[in-house]
Amino acid sequence: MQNKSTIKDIAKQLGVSTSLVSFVLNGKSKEKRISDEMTAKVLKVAKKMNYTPNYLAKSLRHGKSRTLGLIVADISNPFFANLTRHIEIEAFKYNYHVILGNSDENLSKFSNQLKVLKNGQVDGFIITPPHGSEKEIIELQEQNIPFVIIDRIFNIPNTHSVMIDNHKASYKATERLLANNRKNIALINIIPELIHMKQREDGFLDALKDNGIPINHSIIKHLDFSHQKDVLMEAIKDVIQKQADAILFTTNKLGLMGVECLKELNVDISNKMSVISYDDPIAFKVSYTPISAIVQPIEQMSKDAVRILMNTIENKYNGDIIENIELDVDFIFRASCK
Amino acid sequence: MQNKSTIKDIAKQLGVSTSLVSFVLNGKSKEKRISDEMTAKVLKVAKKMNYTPNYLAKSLRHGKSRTLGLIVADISNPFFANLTRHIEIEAFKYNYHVILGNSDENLSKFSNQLKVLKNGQVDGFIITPPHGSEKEIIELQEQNIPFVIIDRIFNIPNTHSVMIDNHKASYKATERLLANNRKNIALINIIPELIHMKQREDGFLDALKDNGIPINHSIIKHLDFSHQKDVLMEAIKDVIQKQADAILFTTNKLGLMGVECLKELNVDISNKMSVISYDDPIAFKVSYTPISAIVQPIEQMSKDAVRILMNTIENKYNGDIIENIELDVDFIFRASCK
DNA sequence: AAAATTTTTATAAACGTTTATATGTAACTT
DNA sequence: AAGTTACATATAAACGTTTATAAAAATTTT
Repeated sequence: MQNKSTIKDIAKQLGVSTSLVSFVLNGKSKEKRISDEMTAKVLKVAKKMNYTPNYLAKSLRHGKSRTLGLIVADISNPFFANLTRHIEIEAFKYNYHVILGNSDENLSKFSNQLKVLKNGQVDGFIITPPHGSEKEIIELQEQNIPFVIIDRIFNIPNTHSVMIDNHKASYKATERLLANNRKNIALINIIPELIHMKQREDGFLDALKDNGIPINHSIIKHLDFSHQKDVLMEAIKDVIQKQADAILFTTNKLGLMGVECLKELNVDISNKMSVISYDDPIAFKVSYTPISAIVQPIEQMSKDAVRILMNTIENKYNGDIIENIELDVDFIFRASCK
Repeated sequence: MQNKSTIKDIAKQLGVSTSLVSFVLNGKSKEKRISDEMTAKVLKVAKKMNYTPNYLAKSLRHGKSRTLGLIVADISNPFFANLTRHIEIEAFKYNYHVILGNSDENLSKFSNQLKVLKNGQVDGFIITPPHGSEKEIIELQEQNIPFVIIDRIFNIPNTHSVMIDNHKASYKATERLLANNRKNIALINIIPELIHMKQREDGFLDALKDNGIPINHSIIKHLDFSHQKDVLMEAIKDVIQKQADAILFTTNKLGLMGVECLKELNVDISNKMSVISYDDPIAFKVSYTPISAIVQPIEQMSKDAVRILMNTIENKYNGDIIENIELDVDFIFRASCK
């Protein structure tokens, strides 16, 4: 009962050519001087047959799919879930669809996702490239495929990007902890090979330096991506043992698990330990001690990323404008930073 | 610098026909008895030209896009974010991509998303249809478009579905609260027009009935979708005032906001008020009192949904098998149910 | 009434594939 | 040497559109 009617069916039904039907259906009746009667007839039959165009055929013909590929690290991470949400909303405004891929911060997955989406399926990409994906990015450039990097930075010239000012965010967060009279602040980070994670660390370090605080390297931790709780637990126990009186977590995942650990260890967050973390998952608000948050302007990031991508796809930059957007974060200081 | 090479380019380069190239590239050399030399030559040139097939063209030709449409209520809801994640993983195993849409529980958005994806872009759908979308679903059936309903139930015959046993889940959760000696349990629900929400309510009511507890309708609340905090706050204040000693929240959003409210009201969750909620967002674990959770088997749901959709797309059911999967939930009883 | 112009519609090629069918050799039978 | 078979490759149509170009019909001009 596939009543997939095509332009051909309509044409046959009316005994006219497919081009006529196509013109009418694309609102080119005037331009192509199709008679009003004919126009009306075509529209009527199209409606009766419940015609809807086949987008694959359109895309093939036009070389445009009106679909963008969004490759994030992990959509189940609330930060990326929100990002995806807003990107979808923005894309919709441009009449674009979003096709989704998860990289899991894994180079080969990322590369594969790119590869299969590159060919026709997608007009461009918004990506959070994993560590080591320089080659893939350069390939995108060479192949002239529009793309925008979001959330992170890569030292590759001529790439559009949208992210926050990570250095400043960490700097300010750290200053706040210092202002609260914390003297021995721990940093819990993932691998600083990802440049934006390095920036988050550098902002922290610079704030300490600028305030004349000696840096205690033994309470600066680098965890791998696996996010195993026992590893984090060890790190936290260690910084506690080393008299840390505050912790800055550089991702929401670290922050969430970290709070879990602190809770298990019965740490008195408000008094004995200040805590601030990147991102603001709901958990921070209802935590046993509410956790302070470094809040990324996700909506704005999404808007910028989609706008830039659309401009690139429509070739509005003529190849000589590169947009590198760096946004400021907001802070929500809760009981964890009193 | 678009080096989008096609099968034609390869053919021209070698002075052979496109069909030959196509055969080789599709691994049909043996079957089509292409000589080994020729095969080698084609592969070499293809590699040199960095050939990758255009999927649009493939799709158009095959009438299959190897893409599925996933329309959820709201991807930023952790339940749906997780669902999406796992569906993407499963789809990938079948070599399928996921194109994403959010309905916001809004009929016209949902309808629009369906409409634009229907035509070629997608081989089938996994959907969480909003209230009132019966017409759209029946249309899908009439148009013979493969789809699976996930998370919720619609009284439309011959539709595949994957969901949890909501009645049983609520029933058991309620029994647990009763076992904890709670006598006056409140239910905070959204509109019971969504059948699965009705089931969550009925399970609760039946558990009370079966245990000889009179039903106190004044502490059964129905909130609209807007999820405004002040509305929920009022409801919670009211049930507290009416001496409720436990609350069952029927969605994670209600539960999350509810916990926020309870915290603001300084309610002693462990002792004076038991709390259990559907779903298990991370916040429940780190909440000031950890909240008990009714945990949906998201991974299994995703697996089943994708499997059923694939079977339907590949016409394995011959139209005479309908799968209605109803899974059991898990419970995680935390301090909120002592 | 023929020519020119305008209006309306049709033809055909193209987008990049796949695939049924056809064709042209070479090798083997008889 | 003619017929058959096997092998290797080519032709052409198709998927559903769009669009440049051609053509036919109607109208106006000369």
